Amino acid sequence: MAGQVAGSVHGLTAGVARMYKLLPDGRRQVIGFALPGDFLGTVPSDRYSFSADAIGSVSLCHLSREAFAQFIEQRPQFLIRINEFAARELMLAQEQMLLLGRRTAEEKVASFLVGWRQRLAHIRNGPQILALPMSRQDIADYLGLTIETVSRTLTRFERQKMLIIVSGGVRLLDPARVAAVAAARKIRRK
Amino acid sequence: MAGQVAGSVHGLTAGVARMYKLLPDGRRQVIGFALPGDFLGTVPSDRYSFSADAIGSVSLCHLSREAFAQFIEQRPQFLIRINEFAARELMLAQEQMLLLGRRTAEEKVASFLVGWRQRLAHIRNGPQILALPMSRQDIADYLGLTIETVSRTLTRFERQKMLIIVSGGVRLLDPARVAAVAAARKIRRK
DNA sequence: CGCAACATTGAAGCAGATCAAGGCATGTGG
DNA sequence: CCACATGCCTTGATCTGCTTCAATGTTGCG
Repeated sequence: MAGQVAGSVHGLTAGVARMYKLLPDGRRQVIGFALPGDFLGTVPSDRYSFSADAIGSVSLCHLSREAFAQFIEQRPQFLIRINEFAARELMLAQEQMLLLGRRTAEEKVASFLVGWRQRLAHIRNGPQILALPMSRQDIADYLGLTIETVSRTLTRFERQKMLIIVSGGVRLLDPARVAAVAAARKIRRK
Repeated sequence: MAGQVAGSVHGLTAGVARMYKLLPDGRRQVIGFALPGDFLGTVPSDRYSFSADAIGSVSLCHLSREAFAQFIEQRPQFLIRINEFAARELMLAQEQMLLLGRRTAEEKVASFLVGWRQRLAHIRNGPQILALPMSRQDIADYLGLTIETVSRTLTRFERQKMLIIVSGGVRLLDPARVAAVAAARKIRRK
């Protein structure tokens, strides 16, 4: 799967996907990562577009715009579920705006690790290994950073014994301290 | 009006409001500006919080969580309207993520002017004056910049004859060129 | 007027970007 | 099995766009 998502509804049933937007000159912003149970292109809407593609292999179920409208008509209470999902997406998007606009690189990476762990916890919780199926470039484009800054920040966390970088992810040694960095309580002047 | 927005629904009927999130150390991210017809706290949801307050004077209509639930039950088709509004908000939020994460200061300010003009156009279109009822600090916190950068960028646009800074807003001399800067087509090395 | 809040402007500093090499796997074909 | 690509990832050096710091200007109002 790859390409534009609009005018129809997709539900992700397995795997991980990234959603992103591009600027004409190629700069990319990853809007979010989708996990099983998530919808892509939440509600059909014209002149609204982002792209999505798979990280590894995924499976999805697809509903055309018409089929979706029909489905809604038959089960109006399902709209409430969709609505709750949209509200959660909006909440996540607003948190992400705060992250992109006002957090430092360290806080961004730490917040990402905490947030990703929380999302995976709902699915299934490995021992202390946090799987990161997306590339460093994906993480950078999600956090509004460069790949080098993400890499450097992770190695700094490793040197500080907060985690160990392993193939395909990260082993969290001190989740509490990662969360503390994400929370950003240290006072900044002014 | 000021303070947390959660567990109930507000509809703005007049004036302008800003919605924002704060970090514990005081850094602020303005999430959006609300105009008449917009909802604040779109869908009631727990552990979801941002703040909002008025820019100038506003009037709103307020619905408690219970009243809202009851209202929805009586008119299910109204949920579709709410849903469309949520989808538009989500679209705007994703555009804003792209802006915050990947655009330069110049592109951010130009995009803001274009976007704000579009939103006001729906309401009513003044001659060529674009009213900016919010402060420079609000604009900076919306764009993930500092007040100084916003000010300098506007002055640069003024020197380039794209606009004139007037009290309470800006007079657009060359909207097309502002839009061109916002679109960011110039090729960046790589 | 005189103060208070907001805005502009300039100079200096720095966090993160850019540029530039290497690692380190996995693959592949000789 | 080894030479040698190829695609990430890491690491270091340098650069720069935006922030920070510090005045100064402007506006509105009691």
